[in-house]
Amino acid sequence: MTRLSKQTLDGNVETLILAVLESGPSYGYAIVKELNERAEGILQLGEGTIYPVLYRLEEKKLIAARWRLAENGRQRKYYRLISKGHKALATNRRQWQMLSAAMGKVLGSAENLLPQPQVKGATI
Amino acid sequence: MTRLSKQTLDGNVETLILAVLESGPSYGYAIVKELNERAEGILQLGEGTIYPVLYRLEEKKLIAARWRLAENGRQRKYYRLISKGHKALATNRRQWQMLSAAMGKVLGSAENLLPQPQVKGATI
DNA sequence: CAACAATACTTTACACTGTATAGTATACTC
DNA sequence: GAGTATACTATACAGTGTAAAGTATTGTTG
Repeated sequence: MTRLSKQTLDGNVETLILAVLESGPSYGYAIVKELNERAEGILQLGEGTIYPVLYRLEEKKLIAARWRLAENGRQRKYYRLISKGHKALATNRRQWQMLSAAMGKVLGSAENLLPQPQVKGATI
Repeated sequence: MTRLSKQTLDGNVETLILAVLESGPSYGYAIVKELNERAEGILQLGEGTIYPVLYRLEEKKLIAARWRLAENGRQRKYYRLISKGHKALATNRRQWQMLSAAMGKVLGSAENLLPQPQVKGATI
């Protein structure tokens, strides 16, 4: 099973994280697990991927963090969506729909794409 | 009408170009026009976007270029898909389907994403 | 109880890709 | 003959996913 390449995924990991946080606060390690589980066989994100993205989302004020002692006695850094993050998620969803539409239109059918019809067997 | 941001588009412009070239050779200026037309209101690529991408595709041996005198007397640089490019396009299509699936699973429904149920009103 | 795996976060650095910008030159149109 | 559309070149930048190496703590297993 081929994995999703960086280029394909580019720009979407942030959105995926925001989407996970939409349903409630969570922490880095759990977010990775969650994403990999929900899209099993497709997504295989590592921790090295998620943490730097979380930091950037925090810098951009889309999410906020708070340390908290979990039931099992460990310290976890919980992230939650804040107002700017909600807006960003909404925007990103719209952008995703637009991209889907565009990709569908171009990738979908592949006839009549050229202004000038090609001469059969012509060496160009 | 909001435009597609770089982040959303990231990794897909190459695929879009390959898809256009799939139906026959074309040149930079025409490819831009074609893409913007086919996804009108969504894509608004500039020439500054397309040319550097074409150069990179050429470096990566996915496409090949040949200068050619057009009917109107102008010199145009025609690009065509070569074998490595066909394979890349096939791969990218598959990647796109995978991404669609993954985004759908995560963005689509937003319940039960958390391992631990949230306490109502809890300040985390 | 020692050893190992799983959990959990930090920091740094890199490569890839879209894109803006500025520049050059030719054909077409009014 | 002036302006617009066509057409390509070259450079440089910023954002984003991701690998890598490191530090601790908790749980498990022999």
